[in-house]
Amino acid sequence: MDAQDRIPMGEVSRRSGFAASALRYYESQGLIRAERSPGGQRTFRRSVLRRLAFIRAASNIGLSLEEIRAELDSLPAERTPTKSDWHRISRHWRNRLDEQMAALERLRDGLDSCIGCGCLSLKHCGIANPGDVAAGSGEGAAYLPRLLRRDPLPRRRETGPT
Amino acid sequence: MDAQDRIPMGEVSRRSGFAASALRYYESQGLIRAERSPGGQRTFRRSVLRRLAFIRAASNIGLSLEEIRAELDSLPAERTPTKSDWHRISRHWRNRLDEQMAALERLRDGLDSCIGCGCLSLKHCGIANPGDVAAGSGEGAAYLPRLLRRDPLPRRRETGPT
DNA sequence: CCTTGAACTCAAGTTCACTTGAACTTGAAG
DNA sequence: CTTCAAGTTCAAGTGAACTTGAGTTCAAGG
Repeated sequence: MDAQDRIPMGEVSRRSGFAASALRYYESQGLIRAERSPGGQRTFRRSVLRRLAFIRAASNIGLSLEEIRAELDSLPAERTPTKSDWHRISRHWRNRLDEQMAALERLRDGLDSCIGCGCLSLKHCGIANPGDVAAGSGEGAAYLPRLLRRDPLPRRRETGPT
Repeated sequence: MDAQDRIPMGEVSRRSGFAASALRYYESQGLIRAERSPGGQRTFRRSVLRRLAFIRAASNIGLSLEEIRAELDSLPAERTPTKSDWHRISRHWRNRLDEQMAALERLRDGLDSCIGCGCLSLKHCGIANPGDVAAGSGEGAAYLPRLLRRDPLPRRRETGPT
């Protein structure tokens, strides 16, 4: 109602943990919305904080921004999400995690079965050459989910929190 | 010994499943070596195929090329790796996988504990805000291993296999 | 009014692991 | 000798998710 509860950039950045540049980027990508002050500066509604928490969580689960955007769009309008919204989504996320864990398990089992042999033969080793997908094509299959990554989450700076 | 068992680019590409451009790239990064024919074309030793299998496997485990390079350098010279080399390395890889699985498990447990509450509060939700690292700093911690990724492994083309 | 700090825009840069394109050469077959 | 696939180099492009920099303006305090 009252224009009073609009939150300015800096505060949203501080409270959400996202750098201001990230917030601007999310806005440009349609993940969040902002109104403008007469002078052209962004003002956010309180609900953006919940939205940002959602984004953070989803991205921790491993969803791309594009997927996150789609999922946010599936939450009707600017309404506070209900329990059933949340159930639907968390089921989805849980599947994601389960798939990833299963892929890692397959990989680990393949590795274990390789440890004895010292092999790593192009044609036989299940880990150099996991046949899951496209295994029919004669030579090296070379496909695997690839849901791995190592870096400790990118550098966060600018107006962001200390 | 004899110059006979040098393998040309196209064959290595076909047999390893790596695109020629990838092989050139790996050479430029010091992951593999190649001699040159009088005319300047690359010729590889048979051992490069084993090396490439290693690279494929390691990258499936989730190591960066930089880490792979380091690990390859730890295999003495151009000698065929012994069983104990392989044991050392596979232990390392297994740890990697175990860490990743553990991180996913923590994430999933956090998600499960969240499902009931429909929360996703910035300050309390363990999944929007997993406190593992840097949890001391008042507001949003915002750190998590981030060993996830979704894309089905990049496009492979050029002289690569069909 | 002046200063300072926070915000603004827009373009360009970053990282990783390659790929693509342009322009040219090699090598084997016919 | 001609032809053509396969090879060469080097620079630039790709995509994701932001960050950085330059140059400018806003908002609040003194």
